[in-house]
Amino acid sequence: MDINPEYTPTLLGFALLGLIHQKPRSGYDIRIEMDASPIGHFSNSPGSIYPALQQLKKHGLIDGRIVHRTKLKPREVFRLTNSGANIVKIWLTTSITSADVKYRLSELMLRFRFMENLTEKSDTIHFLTDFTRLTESHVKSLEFQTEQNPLASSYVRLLSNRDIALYHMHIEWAKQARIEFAGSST
Amino acid sequence: MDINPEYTPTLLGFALLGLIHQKPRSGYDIRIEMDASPIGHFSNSPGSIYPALQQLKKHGLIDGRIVHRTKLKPREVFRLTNSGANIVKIWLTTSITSADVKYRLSELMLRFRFMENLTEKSDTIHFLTDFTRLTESHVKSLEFQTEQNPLASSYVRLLSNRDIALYHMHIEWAKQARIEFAGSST
DNA sequence: AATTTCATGTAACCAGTTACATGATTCA
DNA sequence: TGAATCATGTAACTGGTTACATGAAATT
Repeated sequence: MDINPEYTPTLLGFALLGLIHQKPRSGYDIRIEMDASPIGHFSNSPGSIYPALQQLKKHGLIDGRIVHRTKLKPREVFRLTNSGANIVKIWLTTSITSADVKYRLSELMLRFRFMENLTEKSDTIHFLTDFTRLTESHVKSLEFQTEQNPLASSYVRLLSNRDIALYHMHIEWAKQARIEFAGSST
Repeated sequence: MDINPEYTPTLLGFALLGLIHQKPRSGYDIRIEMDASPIGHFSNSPGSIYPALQQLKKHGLIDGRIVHRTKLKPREVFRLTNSGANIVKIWLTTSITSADVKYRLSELMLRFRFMENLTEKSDTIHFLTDFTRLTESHVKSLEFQTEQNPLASSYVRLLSNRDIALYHMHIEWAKQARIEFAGSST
């Protein structure tokens, strides 16, 4: 059982917690789901999913109940425990940092995906607001660096342009998303 | 020595080969360089760089000569072997695939960075042309999927928008880059 | 004398993947 | 009967990181 409050799941672990948060699922359900709409760049192979689920179970973040349906092999359907639900909520609502924007964009997008299941929509708006602010500040520092030292190689300069364009795109995206959320009710 | 023609370096390995291709470097030089301008998301820690260099050396892609400078600890400066230079050239000039565009964008950007050191500039133009074509085709299939099934959740739809915008940005970037290369001489 | 810089390396670990293995049930 | 589907799992490996360790020379 080992309900260790120190344990932090991996990114794949969080993805699985997020899916189980949406609704209880078996490993097989998750594989099917990830096959239909891939999550990040994670593999949906059994060797990937089942050990990760065992890990989460071992640390008491999910528990499984064996379901013997009329036919077929029994399935183990997982749902979040209290501490699992807690850790997901913390993951989704923790303030984002400039390091997240710089190095962990894909994790931020994963978080966004599962914020759907939070009760407070204001959390999403907060996330988008912070994300916009931090990304704007980051892109400014990139542009400053670029104009500061006139880079020797055109290849490096072009890659730097691409990086800057990437973040500009995310700023536009987040602004648009925030407008949609601010506009809608609920 | 083990000059195994079957061996394919890892992505970090290719990054190191690319740097050494630019000019002979020691592990320490590489760490300093990666500290100044990070490559991908690779760590510049010694435990990251030195074992990777040993691996490349073991497979005969680089060789090191110990340089005793006037003072300080002797350095091992690496340069590409013939087979190392070969493998870099193949890596940089191999036709890109739709899977590269879909799953390995960061590798493509890494390749682009080191194409600077290829003698033929037409290789770069070829790369950019292919990249544009494949990305356009990919983004079209994404857009088709999106309009095909009207996605339930606004969160998933927004993430899908972000994905599409990401690829559009790359198309614009590549077009602009190609114009610059086509316009310049040499 | 003490700290910083140059320079290289090892050991332990972690996340994740591939390939393999199992077995029951349903469908052709 | 044989193939496809449902369903779960293990073993071995790979790539990469962190943390630790070493040591000499240069600088303060």
